[in-house]
Amino acid sequence: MDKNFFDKVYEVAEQIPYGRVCSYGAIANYLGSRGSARMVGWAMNSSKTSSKNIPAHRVVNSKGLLTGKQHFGGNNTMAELLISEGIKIHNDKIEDFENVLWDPSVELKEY
DNA sequence: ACACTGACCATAA
DNA sequence: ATTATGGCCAGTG
Repeated sequence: MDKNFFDKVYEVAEQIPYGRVCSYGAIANYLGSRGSARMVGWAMNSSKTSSKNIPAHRVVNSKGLLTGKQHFGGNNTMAELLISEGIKIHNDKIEDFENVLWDPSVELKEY
């Protein structure tokens, strides 16, 4: 289809369920390339200008670390949002990361 | 049209 | 253990 990496990232990000998180690499891997993990973050940056409501705070890096928290407004907004959703954060890092990790390649299996 | 950058990840030295 | 580099795609200068 006419969907590029960007659009796919948006769709996956929107499908992240409540109380769950997703990693850039997981999305990239689901799309078929781990290298495009950088683009996932780029899409999140554009998500602010996007018409969609992208829960970018639910997207973290492979280590469950809130790498993009600085892009949420410069404060720990991202961590507080995740905590508000029931996800436990400690020192900008997700606890039980694997327990709350929502992997599209596992949950969505195929697209 | 070319070069660099960007919220990453994995491997090599 | 840490540092460097390759890889991928799109956007911007």
